[in-house]
Amino acid sequence: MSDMSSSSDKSRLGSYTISQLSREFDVTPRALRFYEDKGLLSPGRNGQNRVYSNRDRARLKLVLSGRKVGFSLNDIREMLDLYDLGDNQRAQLRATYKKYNQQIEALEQQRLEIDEALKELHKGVDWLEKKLSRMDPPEEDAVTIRAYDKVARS
Amino acid sequence: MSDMSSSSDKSRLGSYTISQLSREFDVTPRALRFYEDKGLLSPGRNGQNRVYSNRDRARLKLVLSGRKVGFSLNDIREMLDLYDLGDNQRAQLRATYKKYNQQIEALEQQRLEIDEALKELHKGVDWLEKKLSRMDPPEEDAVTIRAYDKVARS
DNA sequence: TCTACAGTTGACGTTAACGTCAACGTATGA
DNA sequence: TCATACGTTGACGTTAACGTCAACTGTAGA
Repeated sequence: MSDMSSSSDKSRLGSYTISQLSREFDVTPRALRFYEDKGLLSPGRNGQNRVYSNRDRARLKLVLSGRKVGFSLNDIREMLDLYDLGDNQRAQLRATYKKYNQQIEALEQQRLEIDEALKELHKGVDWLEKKLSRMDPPEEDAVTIRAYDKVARS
Repeated sequence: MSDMSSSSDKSRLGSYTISQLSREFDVTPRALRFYEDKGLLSPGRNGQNRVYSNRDRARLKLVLSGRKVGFSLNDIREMLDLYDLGDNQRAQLRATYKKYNQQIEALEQQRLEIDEALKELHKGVDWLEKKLSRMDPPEEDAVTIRAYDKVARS
């Protein structure tokens, strides 16, 4: 006479099943298990089923936002581990701060390389355009051209 | 009394051993064999040893410049294959032209994603800096600080 | 009791471009 | 003849982040 949300939802507030969480954040259950394997998450169990707490949910958020900015799961785990140690807040923040700056450098480097490649590609495209414009008209237009020819000759 | 360059170089002009080519372009012999496996190169043989012609060398150049701008070996092979067909120059050029433009689009897309990530990272860094600046001074300086204290008090 | 549905644990598959052996052949100069 | 250098062909290893399958287990409703 008290516990019922809709049909088969025994979940107390602040606890989630794997499919609930995967739906909410649009990741597959497989991914959640994978993160657990890698030590990024460690949900509790109800029998053999995983039970995710609000803390797990928060960590998952961090994981996903980390991925978004290009951190590897390993990077993310390292940062997460620091926060689990709990002591020396300042050292944790500085470590994370360092990682962020390193990631910024890495991405900026990548951008430079992309820009280099783009330059080369544009040169190539220019060259190709010139080459193409110097060649005889495309075959697809051959019929059309002969048609014009006919008209012009008449 | 006529054929000798330095010590053991039987190579006629315009033909190269695998190590000659790998040194010249700073790629490993393994890479050259790999390219061959993938159909990008097809050097001749002298016995069981590979002999690269000037044409092979030219193709290798194309391969490496392709890699530089981010084409996959598959992309490169496709373009190279076109040129091997030999006929219909124009169609070849247009196909290559298309590939180039696609690659440009792909790289520009990547750059956008990197820029997005960089934005987020900068936000994170700003937040971390504020957090850090609000915290008590770093422990490493504790001694220094107490020293200053002493001086100031005297 | 049968059927659905949700969840679990392995374990192999995927992709790209080589790296890294292992085991062997060949030519050459001292 | 031995060592040395260069070359060859397999074939498995590497990296990341999961996808995909197979084979079960457990529960709840009709």
